[in-house]
Amino acid sequence: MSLPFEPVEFEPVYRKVAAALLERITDRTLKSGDRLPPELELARQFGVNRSTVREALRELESTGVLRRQRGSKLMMVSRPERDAVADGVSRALALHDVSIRDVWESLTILEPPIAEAAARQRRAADLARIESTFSRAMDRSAEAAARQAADFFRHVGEATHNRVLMLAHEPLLQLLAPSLRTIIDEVAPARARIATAQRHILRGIRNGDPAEARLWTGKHIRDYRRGFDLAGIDLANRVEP
Amino acid sequence: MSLPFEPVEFEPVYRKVAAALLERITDRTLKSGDRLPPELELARQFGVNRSTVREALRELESTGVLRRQRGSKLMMVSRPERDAVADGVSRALALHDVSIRDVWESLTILEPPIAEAAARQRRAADLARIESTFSRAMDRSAEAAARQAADFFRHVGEATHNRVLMLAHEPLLQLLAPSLRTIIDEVAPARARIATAQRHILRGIRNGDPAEARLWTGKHIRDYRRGFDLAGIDLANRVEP
DNA sequence: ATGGTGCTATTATCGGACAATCGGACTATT
DNA sequence: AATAGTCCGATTGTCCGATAATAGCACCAT
Repeated sequence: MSLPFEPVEFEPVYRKVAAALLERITDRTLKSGDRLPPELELARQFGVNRSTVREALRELESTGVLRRQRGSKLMMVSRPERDAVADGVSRALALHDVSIRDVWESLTILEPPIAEAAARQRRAADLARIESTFSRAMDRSAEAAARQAADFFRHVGEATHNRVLMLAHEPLLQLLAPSLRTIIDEVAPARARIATAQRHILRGIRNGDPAEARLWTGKHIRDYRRGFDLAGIDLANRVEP
Repeated sequence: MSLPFEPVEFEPVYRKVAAALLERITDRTLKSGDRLPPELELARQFGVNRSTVREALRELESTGVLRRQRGSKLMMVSRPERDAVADGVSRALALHDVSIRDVWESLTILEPPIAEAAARQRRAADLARIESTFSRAMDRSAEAAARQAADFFRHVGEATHNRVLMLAHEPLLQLLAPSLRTIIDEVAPARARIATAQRHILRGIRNGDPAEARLWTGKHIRDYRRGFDLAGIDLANRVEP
């Protein structure tokens, strides 16, 4: 026998308030940069207690649509920043026991087309950004080198001028960072190989040569795969948050 | 002149409490399914007021690491569900004025390799799920047909058994849904063309033929592009949340 | 313009209160 | 034995009121 009745739904007031505010934000009645009315005023308008309003605000704050400048008490409407969103995605993936292989496989899929798009769409400012990252010393700590490698990908992504792509691959970079760091630490030739690949990718992008950018990015990612083996990292390990 | 000092950081207590709880969740001290101590107990342990604890809980609740069964008051630790995470990503992208072209371009990049991976990784249960979606009537309302089309992609994604990929393309499906619905509504042959493409993709996956799955998925996505034109949808329009 | 000075509005946090209701135990009914 | 009725304590949702700290702002004096 099937279930003839839907479960009766009850929504606490704080969530209704949050939903109402979010509605105004997504429909642009409240625009990014606007300051939110004071809590007491909101409480009056919604006809609820200030505590209830505050719970709703916390909810919106953590999704990134509300924010306050550092050391300010004014609550501003805002757009969720890439980092914040990506953090949430990374955390979710980590909690779901995603493996390093899963992440690497996704990079395999995403990164070459991104580089290709970057080579097509790049503008002067993008090139400058990538180049400044590229020229950053790789001979620093493994920590710094890993950050450099991630930034390189990040800036290539930015050169596509496609926010969907940028946001989609940001969590991958975050989740791969720890193992990347290990590889650079453990595998002697890693830095040099990374630098070489980056040079070719950068050339492809600079010259507006999508095929080259894609090709070398593919090699680069496949090279990481060898790095995992050489560094003794088990691809079945789950990523860390 | 550069900035010689970092801004001194102040974190409200409710965020510290949230961070402390999140820490315990990510390090698996609190495992998914565990019930959270009562608010008063938490307040005692943290040495703060219950209201403060509640604000922290709202934050964690909205990120999906805390949840309550429908109609239950027990707060359980949980892993963020795909839908919830994807909602957040979609909202963020929408607020950033992402265009339909951006989303479509990302689909172009993601979907073919996903179908390819699905053809390689699929198991019996995956096939059954895709097939059941496929056989769902396309001749219903545009609404239902659009949902069917999205579900098809979704289930193909699930057949990859790679949660990163599943999560990455979920927001694309969400954001494309409205325009997809318009296409099906406005362009007469859309349903038939979608059905044809799905049939070929399904065959590729069923036969474990990655090349075929990839090929037809590529065609399929490119076909959508024509659909936008025929339906009079401007690719520069921003997606709706 | 720049730097003080002081008021007010607003937030962060607290304490306590009360109604609703969920979980569970215990009992009665068939 | 399984189901339905009854009851109680624990817990949450929401409210009220209060206080300290301080950001925002206006006003004033250089």
